[in-house]
Amino acid sequence: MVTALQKGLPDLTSRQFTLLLHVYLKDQAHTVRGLAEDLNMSKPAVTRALDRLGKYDFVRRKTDENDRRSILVQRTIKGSVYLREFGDMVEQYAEEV
Amino acid sequence: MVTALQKGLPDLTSRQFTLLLHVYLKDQAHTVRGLAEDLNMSKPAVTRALDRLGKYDFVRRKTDENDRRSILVQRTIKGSVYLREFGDMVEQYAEEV
DNA sequence: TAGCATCATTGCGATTGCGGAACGTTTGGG
DNA sequence: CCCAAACGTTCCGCAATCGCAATGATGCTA
Repeated sequence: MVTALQKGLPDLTSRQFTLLLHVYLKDQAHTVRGLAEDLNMSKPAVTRALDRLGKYDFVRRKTDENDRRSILVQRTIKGSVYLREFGDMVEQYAEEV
Repeated sequence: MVTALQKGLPDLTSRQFTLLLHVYLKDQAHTVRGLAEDLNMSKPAVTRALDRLGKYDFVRRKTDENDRRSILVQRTIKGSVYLREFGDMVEQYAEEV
């Protein structure tokens, strides 16, 4: 995380980061409601986390055409890159200590 | 982090968690000033992070007797347990996905 | 098609964290 | 014996987040 800050990568809150990880690791359809339940947080918190993550283009919203009340959270290239970089930094730090 | 939240473990901010990890992984004397430099954050942020971590008894302050202006951040049993639990949860989640 | 349930979002007030500056304490040099 | 420097903390204003409640949009059913 230190290195992430120093590199100018966005410093996400725990919940935002958790959400990001969950979307990229769990291979399933992700809605606001579902994420709120899975991650044990309120729906508004999910909505705002998606706003924040969307600003960096780490995830994208797409309305579910089968049920236009819901949205589907989609992965992006930039999100993958961010997590990849993050993983590399963790690995490097792990070797350092 | 998900599991941590569900288990009622404190949800620390990125900086707080980073600080905790740094104190437990880097084997050296830790002062406020030193942590602020190492972790690239302001001194007030370090002070407040120590307040928060201290509330849970994850770290403790101890005035440096060689230089009473400084404090030394010390590890605790509860901090070790927390990190251990956290590590186990990460491992378990890793297997799950 | 009318009405209720469900979904995501948005106000709102309260809480929390942040950085910069000011403060009190302690140290060490002149 | 001062006084400047260094240390950690506190004060202050700002920005971001949170949960709850209300809102708008969509789906479902009788």
